[in-house]
Amino acid sequence: MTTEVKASPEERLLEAAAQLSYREGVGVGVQALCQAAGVSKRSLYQLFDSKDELLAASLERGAPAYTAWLLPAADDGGSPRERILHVFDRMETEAVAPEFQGCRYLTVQIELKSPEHPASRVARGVKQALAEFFRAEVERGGARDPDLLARQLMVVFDGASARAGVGAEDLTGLVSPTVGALLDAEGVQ
Amino acid sequence: MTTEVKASPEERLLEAAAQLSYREGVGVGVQALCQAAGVSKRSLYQLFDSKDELLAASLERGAPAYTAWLLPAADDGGSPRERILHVFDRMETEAVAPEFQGCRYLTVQIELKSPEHPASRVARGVKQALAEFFRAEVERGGARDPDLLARQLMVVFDGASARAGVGAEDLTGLVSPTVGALLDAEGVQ
DNA sequence: CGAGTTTGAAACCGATCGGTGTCATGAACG
DNA sequence: CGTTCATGACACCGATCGGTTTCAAACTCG
Repeated sequence: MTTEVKASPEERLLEAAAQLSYREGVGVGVQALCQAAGVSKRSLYQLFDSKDELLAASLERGAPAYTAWLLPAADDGGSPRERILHVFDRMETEAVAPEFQGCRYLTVQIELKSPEHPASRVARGVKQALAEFFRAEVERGGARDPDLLARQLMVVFDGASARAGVGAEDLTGLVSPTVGALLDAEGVQ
Repeated sequence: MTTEVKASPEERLLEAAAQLSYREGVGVGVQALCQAAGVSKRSLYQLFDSKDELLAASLERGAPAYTAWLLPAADDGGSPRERILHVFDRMETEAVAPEFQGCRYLTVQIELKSPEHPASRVARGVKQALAEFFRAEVERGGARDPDLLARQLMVVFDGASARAGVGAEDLTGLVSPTVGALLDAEGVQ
């Protein structure tokens, strides 16, 4: 009935790479990836140039869905404040899951160290898109210093998700007042 | 002249572990650690039970110096606001170094995933100490909700240092206004 | 049916992993 | 001087690393 078994080797590899590299870190072995995907190494290296490229491709594949889920609809008619808070609500929602380990696009960059790694480039792009969303919204909301406020929101986003990810923080009652205070300070409605 | 050569194998190992695990990640090999320390693997496993324990010990060894450097003197006579901003000034200072990769006590927890890892435990303790400093200072400063404000400051600390660490953010002009806005919102002088 | 392509299973490559064994050098100390 | 102990050098262990190769089963399509 479902398409579980029918997924192509490429899709299964991308999915396995996304899950395992998040759960266990980017150091997962290709053998573990292949086993989880039910695909041979032979096929992996036929579809991707290297493990690094597979990792990058798995991040890239998930990015549109993640962004669409995180951001409000482009035309939802909400105020900038509502639209910004929507993003943080989503982050708070995913952070309550026991398997949450923080924003994968941040952790990947931290684990890989090198900004040149293909997966680091993808992750950076996803973060930049979020920063640009914040920047556009706060400008629309009349922030006195839109650049500053957008950067502040990114700091809160990454800081809160990282601390929740390592189990240092329960986000309950934390994110919304923090974002609210920063929006208030910048005069955003 | 200097005591460089005279450092004990244990000290050299702790130092090498601190530097290499930060620069390259916790996945560094014991061979690389031994080579950097000028110590044989034989001696490593005589002094430490495992690579994990060496890693934890290296974090623990550096913690007092880091905390002393990060926090203001207990009796510096500054206001809570000044003492809190001192911490963020220090973080901003270390973040300008080109080799900065973010707060090592956060990155270690992210890389290790498991909270049970001995090095994760040490890192968590360092973070808790900082959180308690914030909590005491904001309470002294008359914050309306000291717990909330202390958690907010931790989020800003970790978020700002993580983003600077992955090269996503130049902290210039960002941290001080952010902390200031949060202190203002909570009525801290 | 037969030819060609895709795929997985698995052996294999050299390198490295964390960790242990042996042995010789070398300083410390009686 | 002789003994002891710390240490480094180095081979070695089984396992795994990323990546390649071989081979046969299974599939597609004429």
